[in-house]
Amino acid sequence: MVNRRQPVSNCINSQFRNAAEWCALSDVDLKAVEAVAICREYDVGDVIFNENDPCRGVYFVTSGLVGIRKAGLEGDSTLLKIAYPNETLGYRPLLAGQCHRATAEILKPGLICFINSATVLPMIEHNPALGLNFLQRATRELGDAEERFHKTVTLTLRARFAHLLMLLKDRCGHSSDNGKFILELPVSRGDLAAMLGVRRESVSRVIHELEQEGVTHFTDRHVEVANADHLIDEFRA
Amino acid sequence: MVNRRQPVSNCINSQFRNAAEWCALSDVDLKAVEAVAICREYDVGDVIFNENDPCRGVYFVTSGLVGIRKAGLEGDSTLLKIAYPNETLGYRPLLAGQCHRATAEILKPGLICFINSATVLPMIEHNPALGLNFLQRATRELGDAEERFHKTVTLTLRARFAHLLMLLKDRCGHSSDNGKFILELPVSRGDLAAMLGVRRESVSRVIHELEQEGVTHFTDRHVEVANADHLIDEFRA
DNA sequence: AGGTTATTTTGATCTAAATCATGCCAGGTG
DNA sequence: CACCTGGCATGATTTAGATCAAAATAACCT
Repeated sequence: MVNRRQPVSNCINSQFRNAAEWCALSDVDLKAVEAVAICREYDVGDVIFNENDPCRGVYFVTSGLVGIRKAGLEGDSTLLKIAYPNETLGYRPLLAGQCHRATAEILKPGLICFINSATVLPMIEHNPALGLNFLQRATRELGDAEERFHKTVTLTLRARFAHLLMLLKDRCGHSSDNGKFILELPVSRGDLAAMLGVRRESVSRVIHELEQEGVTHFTDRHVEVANADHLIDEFRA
Repeated sequence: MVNRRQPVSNCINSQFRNAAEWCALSDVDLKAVEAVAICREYDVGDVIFNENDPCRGVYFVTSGLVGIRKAGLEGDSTLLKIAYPNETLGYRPLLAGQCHRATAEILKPGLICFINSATVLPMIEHNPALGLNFLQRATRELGDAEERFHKTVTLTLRARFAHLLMLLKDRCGHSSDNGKFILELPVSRGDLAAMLGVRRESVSRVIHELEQEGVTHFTDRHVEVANADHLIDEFRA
């Protein structure tokens, strides 16, 4: 449910102007985007778009955190991706000419700006640099998706969990000198499980194991890892 | 191993000109591609490029069949994709600015044309239509890859196998009037297993099951399915 | 506070698929 | 021909992770 619906003006600011894909926009186009963008504050649990919804444009994450989910037949869902600030959502179905194939749900409250396809598509079509930026983004994500599939069928849960921690480290962690790092998990255990394609209980057990062996130290969503190499060894040796 | 190395001229013909992505090329660019393309016959088992090889350009499949594989730590590999004639391979790492992240291996002998990145990249950068074609291709594949991940962690092997048969039907099958269809598998059982992320034996057992129940009739690589709905029910009900 | 609802952990089974082992058959090849 | 070799099937056993069932913990109200 959407709790707050205050439209916010001037959301297309320097943050947007400098974002990975949109930095290719001309001043004219930026103004055009600014004119049509619809920005809104969302709360945890709010849904931005649903699986199978027609795709009407893209969403720019100004702040907050968004989870991209796919629902399974029996309540079991997978978390495909966490979108961080400065990311653009929904470009995939827009450019593939498809409906949304996943649901976007707010994990951490924030400001999301909608830009309709009538505005975005012509820009991508006529601005090669912008198109290339999305092309790079799409091909990178495709590589990651293929990697993920390969890892899920090839590695054990334990190895995949170690790998996931390393990926999250790059986004939500700050590491000190010697292999040690500290990490604030952006999601619940249940969502960690949904990212790995397993059950909550299985994640609990893996964490328990790693704790026992002193590889990690979990306190709620706060994680300390004494030596990153111990985690890396799990999936590269 | 590459057995035959005869360069073949004039491989960039009307087939290439009409291929999904390349139809956007101008006559001038087509000539330029024609001038630099290097075409070669490959035999079963030949490798076009290897995982971690630097990406030097793209490969157009004129004829034959190519498997895109990723190797696991212990000999276990996954088959990410089968490339059919008229498909372009290697565009993903090229546009992502990465090395090849999978190996391309010939499944059925055919003619493959190489076009170096120095030729291709500028064309994509300056021809928005061409870029858009690849953008559509990449975003579609990304959608499929996400779908695949979701299905592998959500569905049973049996359901996934049924789904795979339906996908292969679209490429290698011809269906008659009432739900019935016939399918010539393009790959071995082992490769079916590699596509599903399971072991050969497990695929054998699923096939055995479906046979028993009269849902399918396998004879070597020839498959007959009396009613496609029986397969569809496996993963949609 | 205390009561109510999520989230997480933990334990006891259960099961799908892996693993190990063996045998079958068709296609080459000396 | 006998002898491989590679792809496939099948049986017996093991195991990683699911499922079922409680507890323990944390968060959330009034």
